[in-house]
Amino acid sequence: MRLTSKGRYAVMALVDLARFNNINPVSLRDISLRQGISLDYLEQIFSKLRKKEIVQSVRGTQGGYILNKRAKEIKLTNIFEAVDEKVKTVQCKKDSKKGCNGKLTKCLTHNLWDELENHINNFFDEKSLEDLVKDNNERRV
Amino acid sequence: MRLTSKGRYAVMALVDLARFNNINPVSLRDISLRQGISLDYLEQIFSKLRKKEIVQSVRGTQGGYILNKRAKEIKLTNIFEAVDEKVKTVQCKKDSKKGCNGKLTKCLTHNLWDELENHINNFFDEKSLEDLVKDNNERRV
DNA sequence: TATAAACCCGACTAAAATAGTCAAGTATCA
DNA sequence: TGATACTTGACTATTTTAGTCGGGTTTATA
Ligand code: FES
Ligand code: FES
Repeated sequence: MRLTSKGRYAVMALVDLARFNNINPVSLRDISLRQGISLDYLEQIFSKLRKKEIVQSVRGTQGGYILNKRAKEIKLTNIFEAVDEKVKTVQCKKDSKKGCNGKLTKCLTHNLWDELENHINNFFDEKSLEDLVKDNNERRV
Repeated sequence: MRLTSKGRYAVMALVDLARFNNINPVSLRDISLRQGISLDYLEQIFSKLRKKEIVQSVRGTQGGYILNKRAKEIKLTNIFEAVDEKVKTVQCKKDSKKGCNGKLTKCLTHNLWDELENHINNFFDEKSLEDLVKDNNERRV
């Protein structure tokens, strides 16, 4: 059970972005240098974030990205959804009547994994980008 | 962020085993048939469970496996640990001073992932095999 | 004592997922 | 007109996962 680097980087980059979120857009190049993430990879990630309207792009020189909502309103859930970092614990299709064993009843552990999935998603629902920025500022002091 | 089938199967097989845990050992062949898990794969899994003293093996005809502790004392944590299904959210080495970016400070999100890891592990620490068997019996009624 | 049921062990492999790279653009500012 | 930065899509190497396979050894029982 591991977090992928796509999700990890997406959040990391957005925290970086949120910290500079005053007037000027922040370029991916800067984020890449500060956070040590490949520029090409960041571009993939931000393309998705833009399509889900989490960030806005500003093209041309001095361009970059800015948040499209207030940091308070961006939850981890939204970020993860945008970059397809999904929590998947059950094996079966959730809406199907069939279990992961192919039988017509759900397997012995189905319910457990479902609980787990909720447990994890609760964590993501609660944390906002603002929380993360604050946490970081406090730690820095 | 997904659960692997090794962890999923390990728990599934143990729940099956725990339900029959009276006198006779349960053969992997039976579990394989009931739960639809490859026998060869089950053998790998039970080999690990045995080494971590979660189950005991009984060799020869009529052999199989029995629990090595009371179901109440076997937590999901123990099972997952036994089959190397580990929760890994941070990228960096935890004990190292270096961050995942190679720098000497931990990255902006390190603390967040650490919290997440704890959050997930809490869930695993609380659930015992007994809970799972009970849950299943209740649902069956 | 032969046979079959079951555990035991290590090596191997196909498929999937991950973590990127690369190439060829377009928009905008100075 | 150059430089900076976003945009897009295809491609690929690596790693992880989810098994398979082939050979054992042990033990109950007929
Ligand atoms: S995980 Fe849903 S039926 Fe097994
Ligand atoms: S995850 Fe630990 S430093 Fe980034």
